[in-house]
Amino acid sequence: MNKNIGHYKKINQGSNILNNNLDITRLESIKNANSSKKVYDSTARMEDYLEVIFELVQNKGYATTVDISKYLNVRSPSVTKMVQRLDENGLLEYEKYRGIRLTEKGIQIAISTRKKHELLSEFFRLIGVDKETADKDAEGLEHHLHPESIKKLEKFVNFLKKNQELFNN
Amino acid sequence: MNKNIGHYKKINQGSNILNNNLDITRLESIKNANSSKKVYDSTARMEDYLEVIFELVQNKGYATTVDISKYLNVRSPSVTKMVQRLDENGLLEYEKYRGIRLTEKGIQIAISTRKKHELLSEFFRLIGVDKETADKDAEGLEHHLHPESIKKLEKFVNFLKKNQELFNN
DNA sequence: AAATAATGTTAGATTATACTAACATTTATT
DNA sequence: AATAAATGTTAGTATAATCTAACATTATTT
Repeated sequence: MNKNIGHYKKINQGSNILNNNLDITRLESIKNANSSKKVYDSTARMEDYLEVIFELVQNKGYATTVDISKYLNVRSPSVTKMVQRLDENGLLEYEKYRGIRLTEKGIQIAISTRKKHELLSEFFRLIGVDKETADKDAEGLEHHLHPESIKKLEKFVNFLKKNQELFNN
Repeated sequence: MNKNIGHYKKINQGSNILNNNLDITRLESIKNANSSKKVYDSTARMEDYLEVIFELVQNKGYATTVDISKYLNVRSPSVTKMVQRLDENGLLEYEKYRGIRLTEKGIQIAISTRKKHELLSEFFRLIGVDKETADKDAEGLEHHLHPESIKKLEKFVNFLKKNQELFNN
């Protein structure tokens, strides 16, 4: 027994317990935010792949394993693995050694992801963030937006574009 | 061989290859966003735990396994495991069956995470997103913001608060 | 068309996070 | 103080995503 620490609940670090009416609003917010979501939001990464595949198809007409791996900065076996999973999920059709074709569902997800990306990136640029950072952040955020937030952000970005003189960073 | 698909590169889905000067700006953005190797101090999930632990310590003076698990919506063994990892990373001090104490480094990460959360949540509320959704999205986004974006968003939110009449959603 | 290069896939390992079941310790109740 | 309840931990399993090494297929060069 480490006498320096003592009884469990006595490991007391913060403001005192004197304050009995706890302000747990923040904790409740966190709880609420964590209550429904799965931590392994496997769709986030799938969306990344779909987005890149879609862009490649747009640009070159097809998406190869090597190209996908290049733009996502992963190795080719990772691409093969994910592509097989996307196929199992009906987001694309995969034929070994031959190629892939996005399904309608896959295309919809890709487009929606791209739209979020563009929206976020545009917003950050509007408030003065440099393009590179804006893009990087947009990439990180695009999977975590509620439809309502997207709608509101769209409206807001539209407003902002028309009134850029209001806020000069 | 599936004759329906044919030669690899002929799986051609998008706009034609005719367009030789490819617009790969979007792809380059994605590539850039994914290129920086992840040299992280703490993962997103670690930050979640630190945030909850910090809040609990603030409110009750200590953070128990059960409470942490409750607010993060995970089971207690997951908490124990993560707490041990946070200890290994020097973000808190853990003593089996006795309790935990955040280190200075852990506190800094928790505070910074909380600030981002508050900032994002406030922003979403300012543009008309309801509190619950704002919180949920903030929780998802808070780990993915570049310091520059935070700074700019702070400035912007301050401006917005002082000029709420400008944008009425 | 044979040899070489490029590309794609499989197998097996690794890390992060989570879970359940079983067990250990601490706290509360009688 | 003995028992029961609550809390905390370990062990073992699962999934998502990644990697390297080895192998397979397709494309290019000679």
